[in-house]
Amino acid sequence: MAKPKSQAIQARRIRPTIHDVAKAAGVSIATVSRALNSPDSVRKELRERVVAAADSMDYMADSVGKALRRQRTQIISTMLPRLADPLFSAVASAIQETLEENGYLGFVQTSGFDNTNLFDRAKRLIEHGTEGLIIFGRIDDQRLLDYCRAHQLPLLSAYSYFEKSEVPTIGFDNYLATRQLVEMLHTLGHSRIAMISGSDKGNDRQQSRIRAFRDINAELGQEPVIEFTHMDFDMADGGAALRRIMENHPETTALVCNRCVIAFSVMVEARRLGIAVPEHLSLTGFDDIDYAALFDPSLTTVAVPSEKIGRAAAKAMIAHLETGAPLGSRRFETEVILRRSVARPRAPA
Amino acid sequence: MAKPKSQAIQARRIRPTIHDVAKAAGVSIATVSRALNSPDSVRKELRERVVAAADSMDYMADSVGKALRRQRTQIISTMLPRLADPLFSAVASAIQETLEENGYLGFVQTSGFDNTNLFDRAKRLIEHGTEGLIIFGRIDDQRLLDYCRAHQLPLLSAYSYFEKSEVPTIGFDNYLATRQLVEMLHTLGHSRIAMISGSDKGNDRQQSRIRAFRDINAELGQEPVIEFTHMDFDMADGGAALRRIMENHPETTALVCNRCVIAFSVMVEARRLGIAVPEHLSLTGFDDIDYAALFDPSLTTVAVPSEKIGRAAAKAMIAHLETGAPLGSRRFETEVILRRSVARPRAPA
DNA sequence: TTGAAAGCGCTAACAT
DNA sequence: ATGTTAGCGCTTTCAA
Repeated sequence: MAKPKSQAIQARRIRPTIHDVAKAAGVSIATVSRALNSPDSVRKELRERVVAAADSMDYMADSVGKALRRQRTQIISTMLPRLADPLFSAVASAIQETLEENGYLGFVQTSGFDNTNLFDRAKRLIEHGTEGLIIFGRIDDQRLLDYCRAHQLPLLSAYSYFEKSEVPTIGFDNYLATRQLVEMLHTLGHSRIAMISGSDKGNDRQQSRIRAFRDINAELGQEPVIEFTHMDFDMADGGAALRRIMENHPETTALVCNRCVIAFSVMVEARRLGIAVPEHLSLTGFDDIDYAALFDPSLTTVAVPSEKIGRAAAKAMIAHLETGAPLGSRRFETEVILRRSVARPRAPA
Repeated sequence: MAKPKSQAIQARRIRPTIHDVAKAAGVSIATVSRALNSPDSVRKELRERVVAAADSMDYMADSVGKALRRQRTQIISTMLPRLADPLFSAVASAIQETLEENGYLGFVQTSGFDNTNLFDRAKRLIEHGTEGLIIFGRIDDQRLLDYCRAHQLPLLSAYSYFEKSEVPTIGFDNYLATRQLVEMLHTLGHSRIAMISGSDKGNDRQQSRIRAFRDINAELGQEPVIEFTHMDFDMADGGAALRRIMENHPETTALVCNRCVIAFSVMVEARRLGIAVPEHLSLTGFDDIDYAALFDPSLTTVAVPSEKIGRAAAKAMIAHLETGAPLGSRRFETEVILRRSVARPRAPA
């Protein structure tokens, strides 16, 4: 029966396997597995022998073998624009912690700000056994959507909430949040408001915020003033955008920056140019990352419950995987945090 | 020969396997594997049939099966104190990008600032097939050291460099860097310098920086003034430490903060207290994260090549795994970046 | 309660 | 050049 064992694979594996434990404890591998996974089903004496043997050699069951057999990896992966950024790292952190607390592990992959080409980057995650995929923002890559539907890979879009969406979304409404912010500025008396946005290509957040801004301007019969700035770098260069606006639209009294890091760089440039914030120019950010409160003047922003969203997304995915509960959308509220970077305009509108 | 197949495992696997491709292409699974992994060894016509079949069903080879067979997962994991932090996320980002560029994938796990209890958190990473482990800072957990040595798991300590170390270290010399910084302050005329440190428990960076500070003070025959602040929170509370120092040592003219985020919070509190920086009090940070240059006044810090260190660590680990090249230590240089938060002391020393 | 054995998806040695 | 097959580490069915 027993054919000659083929020569060992070029295994440089040093980790003990279930066979090593079984041999040391003088039992079968089945008993080792049971002793470790469902202790009650093994007689006390044997169980103790197995556990002792396992401990003595630092045995850890290999998740790879386990995953192959169980067809479960307990891996949930996340794709987000960048990692070295206070906003995204906060979300990633919340997701990772939640996964860990629940016995999962997560890959984190960066994708840049353009969500139209996610599939290629997601491939490796999928290959490696990702059981559920959390994407930051709206998923604008049809290939990814098609793949996940065809192969029943649970997919979740986090951070942006959309009423109508093929994929469940857990996040907030960027359109509403921006309207709320701009209307607050209006209420304060600002009628000449400009926006600085990051590139909106494949970026639903910027798209929604721009749309809200355009709509408000249209309702007021105004031409919207919008400048764009690159977000490919670690720190946005809002300075150039500020100069363009000040040159072409010197009547501007308030500046809506679509990300906090844009606002910070604008603040630095305003300082350099001698433009007083908020006396001469009111300034707002978006996301309310921790630094917003530390800058001088402190920055008015839209507070987004990023950690809550991250945790909720991870939990929803885990619940779906464990109980089969359908993945549902969930909308979080945002709040305008009024800080010193905003004041009434220099001249009554 | 063919025994009856046992009933299917409760597989909710929807992903096509190599068998599906083989069937569709009318070849054996070996041919599929070859056509995909070493195309040259398969006749053109067959190869094309296989590729077409694979493409048509979005086939991706399952890394789990592959890993089990090859005894290689291509996973390198990283442990660092926190993720939601500009310093650590920058390092994590550099590591992850480097891994990805080289066909690897990485788990990122957070461990908090105390490196004396890493093993338990590393367990899951090891179970999941981590081939190499990169730890942020010195590894103060003997269990982890023992385990990795016993089971030949490649281990690398990144960020802090140590001449003498059981484990290879890729980073910079915190002791030297702090000496450099404090001596610069001395040269400017500061003789009353205080330090604010994060907790030094299991944190080699703080330990080295404190030691450097103590040594300098001892050489000058001075009692070192050191206050501690919690780093468990997103933003350090350097404010309380500042108040203690100003109360007990009002003669202080310069404050060395052992992390940038500490310095930021000190700056905010100084503003609140009406302490002018740098006119009344010079302030330094550490790490030179991007925000250091944006604050007002801009912050003098020690510039650490965090991304370079991250990339170097990842590359070294990959090279070790691929070529067997021994993991070596490597020391990076740091540089004091003199910015506006530092000036000559208010009264000549 | 325990052991034997099948098989998860894949690669590679061996046979043809 | 292609197919057959063993086996990576594990869980779980089946038999005892």
